[in-house]
Amino acid sequence: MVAEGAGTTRAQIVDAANRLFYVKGFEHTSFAAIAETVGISRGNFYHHFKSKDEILGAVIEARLQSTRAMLAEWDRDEPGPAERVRRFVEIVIANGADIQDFGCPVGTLTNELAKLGHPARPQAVAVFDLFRTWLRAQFEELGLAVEADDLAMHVLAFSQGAATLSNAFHDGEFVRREVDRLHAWLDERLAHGRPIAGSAH
Amino acid sequence: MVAEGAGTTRAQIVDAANRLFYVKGFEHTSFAAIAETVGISRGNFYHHFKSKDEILGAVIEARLQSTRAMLAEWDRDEPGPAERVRRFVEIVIANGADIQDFGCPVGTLTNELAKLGHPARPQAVAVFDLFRTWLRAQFEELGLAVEADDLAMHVLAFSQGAATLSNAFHDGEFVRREVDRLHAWLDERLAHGRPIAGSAH
DNA sequence: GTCTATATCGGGATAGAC
DNA sequence: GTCTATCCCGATATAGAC
Repeated sequence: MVAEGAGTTRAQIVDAANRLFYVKGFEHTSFAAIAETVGISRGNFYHHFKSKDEILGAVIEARLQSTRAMLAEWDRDEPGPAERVRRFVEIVIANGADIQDFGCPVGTLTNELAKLGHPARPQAVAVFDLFRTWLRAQFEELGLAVEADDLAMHVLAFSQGAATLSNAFHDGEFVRREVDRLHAWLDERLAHGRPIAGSAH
Repeated sequence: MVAEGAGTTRAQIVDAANRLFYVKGFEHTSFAAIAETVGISRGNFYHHFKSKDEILGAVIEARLQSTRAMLAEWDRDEPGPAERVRRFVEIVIANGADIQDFGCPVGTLTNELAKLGHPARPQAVAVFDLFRTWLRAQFEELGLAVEADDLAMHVLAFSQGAATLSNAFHDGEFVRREVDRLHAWLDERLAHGRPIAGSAH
């Protein structure tokens, strides 16, 4: 596979489809809509992709890439695992506007593909796995090895619950409260995980 | 509006559509699929409904009705508000198989209609409101008036997070752990809400 | 109230000129 | 590599016989 510039037609198609699949859903997104966004004709698609499913595959691949890049950035920028987990938790605030309008891109695509019985569903779940594995690694680094995966899944579940209700009720304050609640839960968890000598909990 | 028996063609259409909208999604469900399930011809639809959107409206109405009935049943069967909330929490276990395969019917429909820009979205959200209001009432009865709505939303968020990840990972043990975690959280909350004289927390 | 036949439209996909 | 023109199909929806 050859690296490609962001300006290539293929990359533009993937970018536009990525956004549209999120905003309107995979099935509801037509070639016409993608073509209009990119500014090309419908026929031109098939020079770059054999089918709509192939575009979906490229979109998921792009999401995997950008997710890996984001997690690597967090690894670099944040001083420790606790800060990294909190950075993840805050994502539902940082992307608050989109989440209110369209939900979580990972959760909603995964569910749509499940209902469609689409063969690309496992690929979509792999994005979840990226977060899960990364979160687990943070908890392991925090000395919570035995329960690390359980804690990772709990944090993921928080993000999905917050996203779904944010989308349903369009309530930003609710999201803030849930985020704060999870931060407090983390405080509690990390206090137990790293017992300080003389702490009187 | 006249009451109708469960055996009428109209009721059969609503039943079949209700299930199919859940299993395959609203947009992906064709009249042909509903017709095949019910055992009627496609043309016969339009004697009972003017459009697919009208079927959707009837399906949501049916869900509102059945939800109200379920909550009323819980009100009757469970001895107190704490038990009622726990009954709700256990729903992700009771409906575990369907949730693994298709997610939460309320959350997934709400999100799909949001992405479609469908005018029936507020109606779908009304199902969420039913649960929210009912949960809030339970917490109020437990003497947690000021935070009742916040707690209700947290319990709802739990259910959505558990459902989304159950669907993504097909992991029943994860759901069980999340349910147990929420039960423990409730224990904590209710202990604080109803301080027992001499309790040594 | 249910059926068959059909209209109409938009979707994905193909052929071939430039 | 991009375009126009077109095919094909499945979808909603309608018309009208029974």
